[in-house]
Amino acid sequence: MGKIQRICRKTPVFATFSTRTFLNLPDFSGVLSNFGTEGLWGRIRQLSPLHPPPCHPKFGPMSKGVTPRSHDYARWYTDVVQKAELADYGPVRGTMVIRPYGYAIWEAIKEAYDQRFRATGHSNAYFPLLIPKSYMSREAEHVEGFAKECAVVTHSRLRAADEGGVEVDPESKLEEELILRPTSETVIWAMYKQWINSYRDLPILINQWANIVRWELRTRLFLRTTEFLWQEGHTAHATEAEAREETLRILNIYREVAEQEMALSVVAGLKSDAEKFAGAVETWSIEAMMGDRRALQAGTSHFLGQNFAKAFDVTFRNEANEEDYVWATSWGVSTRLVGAVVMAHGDDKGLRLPPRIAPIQVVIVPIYKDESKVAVMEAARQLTGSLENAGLRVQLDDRDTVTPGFKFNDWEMKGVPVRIEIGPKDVAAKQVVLVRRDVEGKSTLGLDQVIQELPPLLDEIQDCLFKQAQAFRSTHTRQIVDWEEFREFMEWGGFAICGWDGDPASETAIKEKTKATIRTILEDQEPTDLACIYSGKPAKHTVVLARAY
RNA sequence: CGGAACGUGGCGCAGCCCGGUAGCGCACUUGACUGGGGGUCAAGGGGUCGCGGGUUCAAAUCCCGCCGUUCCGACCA
Repeated sequence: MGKIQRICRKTPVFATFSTRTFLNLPDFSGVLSNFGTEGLWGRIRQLSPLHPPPCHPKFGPMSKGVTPRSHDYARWYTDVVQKAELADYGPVRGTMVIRPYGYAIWEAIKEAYDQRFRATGHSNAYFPLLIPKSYMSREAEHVEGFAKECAVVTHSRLRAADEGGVEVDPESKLEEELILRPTSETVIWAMYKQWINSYRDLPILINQWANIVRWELRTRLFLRTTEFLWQEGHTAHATEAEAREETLRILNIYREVAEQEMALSVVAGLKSDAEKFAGAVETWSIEAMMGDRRALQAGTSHFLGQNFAKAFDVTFRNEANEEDYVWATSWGVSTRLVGAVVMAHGDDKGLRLPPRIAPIQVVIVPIYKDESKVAVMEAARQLTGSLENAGLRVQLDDRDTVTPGFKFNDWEMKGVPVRIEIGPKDVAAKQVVLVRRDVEGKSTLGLDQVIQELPPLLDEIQDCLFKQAQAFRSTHTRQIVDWEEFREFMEWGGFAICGWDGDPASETAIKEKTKATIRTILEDQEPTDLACIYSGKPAKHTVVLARAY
């Protein structure tokens, strides 16, 4: 019996989810049939090899200055991130400047998570960036995971150099060197030791939004940078059951926001020992499929057991007046999610943003000649105002220095879900031209209907992007029992559902031979008659295998 | 940390072999015409050719050293 069922029995809160819904397991039949629009579905069905389909020739094959996705996916990604003004490279290798538009997307994602954390009883706090080096030796396993990528602070000041400029002042060498946090477990648990004495002090449910530093060798904007922004939750509990419940509650929030706000289709499950966080007993994650069919870990939730409590000697008196170690969890999502949204939804024309996290949901492009400018701008301003009053994030593009055609491409690059064009003909006919970013084609709409029609249209776009992502993942997910077929499938890319004998040696061999890793163990799928994809021995687990970022 | 390539106006590049006035596209500025899918024409501004040394009457170009960046492999969210 899988772990979730065990927990469900002890903790009624999970009884409300079916395990299938909870884990969002691949469902090979459901996604297709409940997708309503037949014409659109026809188009999605043909997706290959990349999702979404290449742009319609009528609208131009691709965007200027952006490498087509099918040609070079990695370059396409970098081009789009920069062209859409999400981020730029910082002066130090591996660092990134998140530009206002990219940061606005992150803020929307952040807000969606923050609300849910608060709603489930968590509070935000802030712990220091600098950590004494000695803290890293307290938890051996955890150190092993991060030691290789810790930036170390050794001195406290500079001085003027003889040749001009500055140099490190050797006099200022620190007695104890400091590290820049690669994650905050150690500082936080040092504090929890001081705060926790009794079961009455528990649980502690703290989250922090912070920057962290991991000295990465190979970096990519958003996906892996030396410094990045994230959220790290750290909770302390009196019982194992409570901590386990917390781990899954958060995992569920991660899945929910990914699906509902970011329109990502994810698989949730347990990590293998090789892939789990070094200090954890269990690591759970959500895995999303990117447009090149590779997996991206989009959030992790760790059940830490009593590992950190023991390392930092955090004990408490329970209700029976016995001394016990505290049970713990930690969990995080990062700015990597912005990259996930780009890679999951983008096309050759640029970004496609789900309305709920789009900084601008509707852009209005006025079209005029000198003599019609006043009337058109007046109508455009009125429309902008009333959409703002309706609570939509709307922008009137009144730039007079670029042509309408340029604006169309510009906003498509930036992924704005809906564009409204309004010109002299439209003003005369009391209508507007409406263009969706998620599907091709233009339509017209009566000016007086816009306010009423737009909110449901945004919902529909949100839903359509999610359905496209689901269909894409479903199409590229396959149950495989034959090794050769598996090898070929991994060359092509996608999620393979396979048996695994549970042996780390098999896992390593699979990785060496195919570059695929166990993305997640499907905890509630009993591999009764499955054999291990590699060894052929009876499978202990059903796993999702894929190449990953 | 191994393998490959590249450093020339803000960005992308040519010039380098065969040394001799630093060029092209985009972007930028001004003006006119334009404006329903990345406009046209005209006139402009902007570069110690990554850094240091050497060879030479003369170096972006040849030689040596250094620095930096990007791409591909081992580590990671």
